[in-house]
This record gives sequence, C-alpha cells and structure tokens, in this order.
Amino acid sequence: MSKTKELNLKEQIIDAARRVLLSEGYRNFSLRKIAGEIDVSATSIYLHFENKDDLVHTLMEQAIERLNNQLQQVVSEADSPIAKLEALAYEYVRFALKYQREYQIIHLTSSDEMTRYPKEKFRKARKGYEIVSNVLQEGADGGLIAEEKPRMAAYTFWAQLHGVMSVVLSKRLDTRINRQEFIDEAIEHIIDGYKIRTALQTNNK
Amino acid sequence: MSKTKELNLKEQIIDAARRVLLSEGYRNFSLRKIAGEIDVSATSIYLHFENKDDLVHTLMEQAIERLNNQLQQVVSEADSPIAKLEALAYEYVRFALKYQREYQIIHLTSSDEMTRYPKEKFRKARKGYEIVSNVLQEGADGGLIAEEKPRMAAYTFWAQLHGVMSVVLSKRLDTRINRQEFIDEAIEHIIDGYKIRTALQTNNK
Amino acid sequence: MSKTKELNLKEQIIDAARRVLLSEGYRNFSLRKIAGEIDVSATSIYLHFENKDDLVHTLMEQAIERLNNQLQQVVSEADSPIAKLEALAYEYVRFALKYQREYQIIHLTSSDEMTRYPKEKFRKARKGYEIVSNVLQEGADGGLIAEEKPRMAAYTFWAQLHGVMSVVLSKRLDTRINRQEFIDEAIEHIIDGYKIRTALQTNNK
Amino acid sequence: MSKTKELNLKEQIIDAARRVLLSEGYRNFSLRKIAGEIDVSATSIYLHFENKDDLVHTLMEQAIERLNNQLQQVVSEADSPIAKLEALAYEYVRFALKYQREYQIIHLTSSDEMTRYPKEKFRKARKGYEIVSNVLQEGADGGLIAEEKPRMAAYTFWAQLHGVMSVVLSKRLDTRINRQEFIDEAIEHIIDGYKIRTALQTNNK
DNA sequence: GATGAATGAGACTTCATTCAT
DNA sequence: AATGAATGAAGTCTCATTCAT
Repeated sequence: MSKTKELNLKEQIIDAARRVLLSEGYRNFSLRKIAGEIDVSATSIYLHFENKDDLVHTLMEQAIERLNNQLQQVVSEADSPIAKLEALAYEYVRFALKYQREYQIIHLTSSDEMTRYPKEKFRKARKGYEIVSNVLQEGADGGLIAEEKPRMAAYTFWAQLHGVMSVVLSKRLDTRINRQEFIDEAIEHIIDGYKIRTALQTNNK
Repeated sequence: MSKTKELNLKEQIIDAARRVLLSEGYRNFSLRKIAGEIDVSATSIYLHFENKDDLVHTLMEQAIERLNNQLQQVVSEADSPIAKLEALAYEYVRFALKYQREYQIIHLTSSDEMTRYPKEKFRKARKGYEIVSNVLQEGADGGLIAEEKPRMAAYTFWAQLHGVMSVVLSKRLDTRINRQEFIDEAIEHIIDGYKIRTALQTNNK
Repeated sequence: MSKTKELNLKEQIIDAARRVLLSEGYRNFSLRKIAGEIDVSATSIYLHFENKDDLVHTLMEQAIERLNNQLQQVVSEADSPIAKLEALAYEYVRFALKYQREYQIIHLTSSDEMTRYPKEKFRKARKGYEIVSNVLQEGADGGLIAEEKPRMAAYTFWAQLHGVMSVVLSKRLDTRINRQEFIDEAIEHIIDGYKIRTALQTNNK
Repeated sequence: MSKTKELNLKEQIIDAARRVLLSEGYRNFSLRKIAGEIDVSATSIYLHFENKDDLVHTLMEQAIERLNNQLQQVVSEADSPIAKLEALAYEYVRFALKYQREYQIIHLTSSDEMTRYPKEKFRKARKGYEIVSNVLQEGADGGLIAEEKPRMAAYTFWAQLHGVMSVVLSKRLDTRINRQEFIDEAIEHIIDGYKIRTALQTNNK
C-alpha cells in the first residue's frame, strides 16, 4: 500500500510535469507549477528527483523509450529493409509531430540548457541508432543498401531526419512550402541516399 | 569621439553578451552578468534592448548575418554547382564548429525558449535558404542537379545539414565514430541526393 | 518672444504637473509623466526646477496663494468678525474639497515626504494665519471674541479646521455620518470656542 | 525554540521596519533597507507581507492598536467624563509626540500615498472613535456634555485633535508660539466646545 | 516522506538625478 | 536651452534550491 503511494507521487509528478510542459512550454516549466498541479509542496519533488534537470531527464528518457518502442514495432511489421527504413522515418516524423514538446525536450540535451545529462542515460537513447543500424546492416547483407559502415550511416540517417523535423517544428519553413510535401520529399531524399544506386533505380520513382 | 562613445555601449553590451554566452552558456546567460562584464548597470541594458530576448535576438541576427556572408563568399568562389554545394556544406560545418554557442543560439528560435522572435527578422534568416536555392537552380539549369523545386530542396539540404551538426554538437555521436569522418560521410550523402543519378555516377565514389 | 517662450515652458510644466497630480495622485506623480504630458524631455524640467521637490513646492506655493486670496476676499466681504470667521472656515472647506489633491499636497510638507521645504516659503504659507489672526484681533477689540493671544488662536483655529478636512478627505468618516452635517457641526464647534463665554460657563471646567 | 524562530522573522521585519522608519523617515523607507537591517534577503519580506504597502499597513495597525490601548487605559483611570476627555486628549498628544513617525504613518492612509488600505483594517482604526464616543455619551447622560450625536462629536473631537498635532508635528507652528502652550490652549478650546453651554451663549450665533 | 521557511539570483520596471553635448 | 545616455535605487515577481523540522 505504501509502495503504491510512493510510486504514485513520483508518477504523479511526472504526469504533472508532462502536462505543464505541454501547456506552458519549457520556458515556463517550473517545479512550483508542477507541484501546484498535484497539490504538493515544491519541495516534495526533491524527494523523488535530484533536481529540476533530473526530472526533465526522466521525461526525456520516457519519451525516448516510447519512441524507441514505436520504432521497434514498425520495423518488425515491415518486410523489406527499404520498407523498414521508410517506416522508421515516418514513425519518427509522426512522433515528433504528435509529441512536439517532448520531442523538443529530447533535443534539449544538446544545448547547454541541459548539460548534465547523465552518461548512463545516453545508452538508452542510443537504442534508436541501433534499430536503424540493424536495418541498414540487414539491407547491406541483402544487397539492397550500400553501406559498409552501418553504425555511422545510422547516425547520418538519424541526423538528417532530426534536421528535417527540427526545421518543421521550428516553423522556419517557408510558408509557400507545404509541410507534408516537404517531409515526404526529404524522407525520399534521405532514403534514396542509402539505396544501391543503379541506372535502373534513378527513374523508378 | 562622441559618436564613437554613443554607439559604444550597445556594441559593448553585445560583445559582452557574446562573451558571457561563450564562457557560460545560454543556461547561465544573465543580464546582470553581462552588465557586470562591462561595469555597467543592468538597467542600462534596457536602454538599448527591450529585454533579454531582444538582446539574444540581436546576437542571433548577427550570427546569421555572418554565416550568410560566409556562405555567399564561398559560393562565389566555387565554380560548378556541385562544388558550390560542397563549399556551402563545409562552410556551414566550419561555422557551426567554430561558433558553437552562436550556432546553437541561432537554433534556439525553434524551441519555445525563444518564442517571441519577431517575424521581420525571419526574412534575414531566410537568406541562407536563398543562397542554397540559387545554387540548386543553377545546377538544375545546367542539368547537373535534379530539382524541380529548388526552394524546397534548399530547405531539405539545410535541414539535413543542421541535423548533422546538431548531432555533432550535442555530443551524442557514438564515441566509436570519428567526427570528421561522420561529417564527410553525411555531406556526401546529402549532396549525392541532389545529383543527377546515372549508372556512371553510382560507382564513382 | 524668447522670454515668453521661457516662461511658457515653466508654466507648461507646472500645468502639466498639476494635471498629472490630479489624475494620478501624488503616488504616481513622476517627472517623466509630466515631461511626457508636454512632450519635453524629463531633463528639461531641471532647467526650471532644482528637483522634484522644488516643483512640488511650487505647486504648493501656488495652491497656498490661491487659498489665501480666496480667504482674503471672503473676509473682506463679510461684516462681523463672527461672520468673517464663518466665511473663512467655509471657504477653507470649499477649497479643500474642490482642490483635494492640491490641498493634500500643501499638507505633505509635514510628513517627511517633503522635508526640504525651504524656509522662505513658509512665510507665504503663514499669511493664512495672519488673516485669521487679524479677524480674531478685530473680534477681540470689538468684545465679541475672547482672545488675548490672537496669533495662537489663529493657529488653533486653523489646526482644527485642517483636522476636520483631513478626516473628511481621508474618507475615514463613518459612513453613517453625513459629510456636510459633520462639517457644519465641526465648524460650529470650532467657532463657538472663540466666542465670549459667560461667567457661568468659564468656571465649570 | 522552533516556534519562536518561526514567528521571529515576521516580527523582526516589523521591528526593522519600524527602526528604518524612525531613523530614515517614510521617504527613505525601503524594503531593501529593512532587509539589510536584519541581514535577510529582500525576497524574504515577501514571504510575510504581500508588498510594501502591506508591511506599512501592519505598522499602522499596530500603532493604532497601541494608541487605542493607551486611550482605553487612561479613560478607565479617569473619573468624570470631562476628566476622561482631557485624559484622552493628553494621551493622544503624548502618543503623537512620542511616536511621531508612527503617528504620521497612521495618517498616511489619507493621502493617496497609501490608497490600498484594506477595508477590514478600518474597523480597528475606528475603535478610537468609539472610545471617545462612549465618553461623550456618558457625559451626555450625566448632563455634563451637550451632545445629541455622540458619534459625530467623537469624530469632530478626534479631527480637531489631529489637526492640532498635525500642525505641531509639521513644524509649521510659528516660532514665537510655545508648543506646549499651544497644545494646552487648543485642547482647552476643543473640550470647552463639548461642555454644556448656557442659554446666553448658545443663541449669540 | 513531506513541508514551510528562507535564500539568492534574476528579470523587469519605474524613477530621480547627473552629465556631457 | 534642451536633450539623450547613463546610473543606481527600488519594488515586484518568479524561480531552484537548501534546511530544519
């Protein structure tokens, strides 16, 4: 019973944090507000999290985990490596659009906003790369994908996707450009980069 | 002498701001610190900038401008459209690595950290896209680049580059991967995506 | 012509000051606001007034002068000393009610809000006492008013009136008490205190 | 010990506030100074008081309460209604002279300096009037004092006293007039006004 | 576990005043 | 004569964090 309750507060805090993040943005994401949301003293958050960053890290971690799970699933449901890459890309996009704030938070790690992200957590974050990496390897083995260095390729794949979504979410996209078209075009470009290129392929779009 | 001094404080503030940003990161970027740096009252900053965001915007603007100038120059120095794209990509990378904090600040716009970025300033920011866009158009005209939509392609180009540098700067790159190799590989990928693909080309790597 | 303009600015400032005082109260009475009112730099006020207090003093002085003139006039229009006292009291009340902010400002001198009121200006302020004092003397000479010390009596008269208006203007009057009735009653009391008292009364203390 | 300390800061702030008020006057009464006095962060004051006004209100309230207590006591110690009125008047004077700053603060309510004085607190302030009012009623019942409207009379009594002290404390009293004599004279005048007047006098208006 | 009190940093605003031009 | 720039004080608010209970 007490265990339940203990877990509860931590979960409640995380939930409230997500809620605040969603409604107010990171800029206005404060421990006080979170505490207020669940009628708990701000100090109580420190019973479950070392500090604000730690709480944000947890949010990040969970978001990453959710994303990874989604990716894992769509990969398992697609047949060919190329289809898998496409599925990965589109799932990534879907996630970024649906959970914008959380997506953005994931990428806060980078900026000095969130320096202290603990090393151990990076491993979990890296799982996404592995998924991509495996698909690329699978494609390379099957002669469909031209990659001698699947790990590095996973990173470039990932990086390119992130760049695309970053532009989309930052609303820096020219208003004359249709968002979905942009995404489609970009993904096509990115994936094309990994296909074995032959004369036959260049025209098969 | 008088004119000089008048103009000075604003410039001094910007300089100090850049310095603080560089040494302390955005997380610890405070008006007080900036004011302290140049032995000026914090209030004085408000005589030249509406608020903290306004100052940051100015920093962004200047960084963008500098970047754009650099891009413009390298473009003008390269011959072929492909060479120009490459030059653009490498100059972008160079800038991002050299002025990391400023590069990061430019991309703060996106996150809600910096919502209030004024519309008018976006235009200047968009100049980079135009530069790329023009090169792509030029290449398309010359039959070297396969783009019917140079504007959109400019955005995908840009986005992908940003993604790459974002991964690099966030230090999320797997330690087993060499940074420069990663960058080279990624740029090659990205640019390849815009080349006219023929059987001859696929093997010329 | 230049003289005219010079005088103008000073007058304009005073006018604007009065306006601001009226509309915003002393609490929000700021040099900036005054300057803004007449589209002049705040610094310009210092060309005509030593500082904020000096400007306020000027306002006070003018208000006092206006009050004194009014008092002088009503005194000259009344016949008997008693009638004169009454006229003085009612004119004083009328002024306090009509120019509340200015009336209040006159009495700011006292509180440490306005310590530095210059000695020379006190003399002008004292003219009001003289007027009362003269009336009392006149009444004493005529056997109507019991005062051996008209100067002191003038001060008590004045003080009592001020107290009454102070209560009225501070809105501290019980809501069940009618304002005008209170004023009438108080004035009656005050003036009664100066009338010749018979032997019967004077000894019952 | 714990309770003591908890209650302490608020009290300490009030004490420091009173000290600052005393030594520097309302003009220089700043939260920062108060905080400095007791080596406490200025922010801490906001944990106990809504804002500066709230703190001042508290000072006022306590001063009023202290005054009322004094008045209550001297009234209970005097015999006849007339003696009580005199005791009240002299105690009032004593208080005003001894606690000048606090006395002045009490009367800050009026000026727009201190607009936001909360309604509930007025009730406490009104207790002084009740004390006077009761004495007047008692005197009226005993045929010594001529008052059909003791409540209003209490206000006029009060107002007159305040006026007198206001003149005294503002140092506007003519230097040729002895302060104590002035006070004595004024009080005599004021109290005389409430004594039963004979037919001869009452009709000579 | 949980909390209230306190802290110190910081943003932002308004202000009176000074100074150099 | 007039002004813009700068200053320092101050009020107000919000915040992350610490501490003692």
